[in-house]
Amino acid sequence: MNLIQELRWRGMIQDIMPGTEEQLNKEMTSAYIGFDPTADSLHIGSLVPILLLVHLQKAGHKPFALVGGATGMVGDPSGKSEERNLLSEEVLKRNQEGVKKQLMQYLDFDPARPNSAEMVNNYDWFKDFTFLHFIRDVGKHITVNYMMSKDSVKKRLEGDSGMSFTEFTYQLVQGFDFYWLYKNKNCKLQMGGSDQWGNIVTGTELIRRKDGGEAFAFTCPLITKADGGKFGKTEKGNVWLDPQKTTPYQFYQFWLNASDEDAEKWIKIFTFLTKDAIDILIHEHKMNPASRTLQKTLALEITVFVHGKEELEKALETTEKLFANQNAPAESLSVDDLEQMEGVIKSIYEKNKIEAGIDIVSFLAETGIFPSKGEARKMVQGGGVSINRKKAGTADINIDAAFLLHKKYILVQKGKKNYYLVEAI
RNA sequence: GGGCAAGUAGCCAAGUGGCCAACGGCAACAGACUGUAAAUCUGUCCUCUUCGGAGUUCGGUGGUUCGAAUCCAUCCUUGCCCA
Repeated sequence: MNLIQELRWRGMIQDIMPGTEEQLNKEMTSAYIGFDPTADSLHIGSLVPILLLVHLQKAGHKPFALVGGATGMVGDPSGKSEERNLLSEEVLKRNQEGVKKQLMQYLDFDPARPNSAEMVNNYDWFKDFTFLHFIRDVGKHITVNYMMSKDSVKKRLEGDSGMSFTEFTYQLVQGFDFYWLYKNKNCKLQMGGSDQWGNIVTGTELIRRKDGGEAFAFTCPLITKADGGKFGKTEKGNVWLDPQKTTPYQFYQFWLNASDEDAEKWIKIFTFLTKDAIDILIHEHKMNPASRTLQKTLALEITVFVHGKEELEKALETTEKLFANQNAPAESLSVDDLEQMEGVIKSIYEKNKIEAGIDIVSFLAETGIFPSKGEARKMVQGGGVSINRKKAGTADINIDAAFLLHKKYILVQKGKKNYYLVEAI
């Protein structure tokens, strides 16, 4: 199976330019994907492009990861209904560093390999590119008519919020990236999310018009959820790749909670398991959906890929303790069990206040588990809070020393899945 | 510079003097059912609250009025048309 066939059955190809497959079969091809430094960490949405690069490298081609130091300053209008706010230069700089560090861990940068990965930053070639040179060398080759026919632009022109010249120019800036890489790194292929198609095509067009060169492209579909919700969001917001922002446990849980339908799609995209292996898993899962084979495998594979084996072990352990024996009383958990739970949010509380007794609502608010007493009360009354695995049905429960596990901990659940460990000091 | 239209909660979107913390939808969170799914049903969803209420909102400011998201003035922002 060649690279394109492989990616096709995985459902990772949306649009593809004619000739791309032939080019990849012909020779080792350099290809790139751009990552915009809109935050100081990548989130799981960026995982798909990363995986594309990994697949590419596995197939013997040379991947380039481009950090959009320059494009990040402009703002990509694709998929945005409104003009975006510009990020300050310090923020961008910090983000670039963060993104760069993360990309480093997923690709093989060993220069001994003929197809070692490379990291580039488009800020490097844009910082000294003057406006005049830009409009002469780049702008001259692309007509405004062409630019306006792009979906990202058309939507904004038809909509009622307009579009600034800055964002309008974005596709040229990104297009020039491709040209630059083509010229200087012999890069002939660009990949990206399907929302990038327009921008990518501007690049191939620029290469053709400026140099008469031929360049290729394909995009992957944007990841969606079967229920129409946004992919990669949880109560706490984005699911990040940075373990400081999303702990490996939370990360693991995110994948474990995938619906059957999504899991079947995602396991192809987010793991490197072979077609045969996946077919078997899907079959097994259908025989016995309750065992959640697909979700478990998916979560396991992807957590190892992103955080490593060791972190996965910890995540599994915590999961085991918290969910395997849901009915086991909290008292059965050892001190070690409690202390080593990773991904459980910990907070501290004054011991003497507990010993004196305190109403549950104040307790929940003061430990920071809920932002206010009002919210804590509502959630308790709605049956959404458990203390030491026992549902707190009314707001008049009094927390006292009897609630302390091992004389120092209280395990609080907000909903079924959000655990908090309060330590009394 | 001139004319027209618009700006309401995270988003979409009603409301056009009192019954407005503001219809409805989406998203989000929780409960029931389940498989730590999905679908469905229920509740919450501006802030705080001793759950009785209290406080701050409808682009900004100033005004009219007993009373304004709603009327007037002015400014800002956006779109469309003309120059």
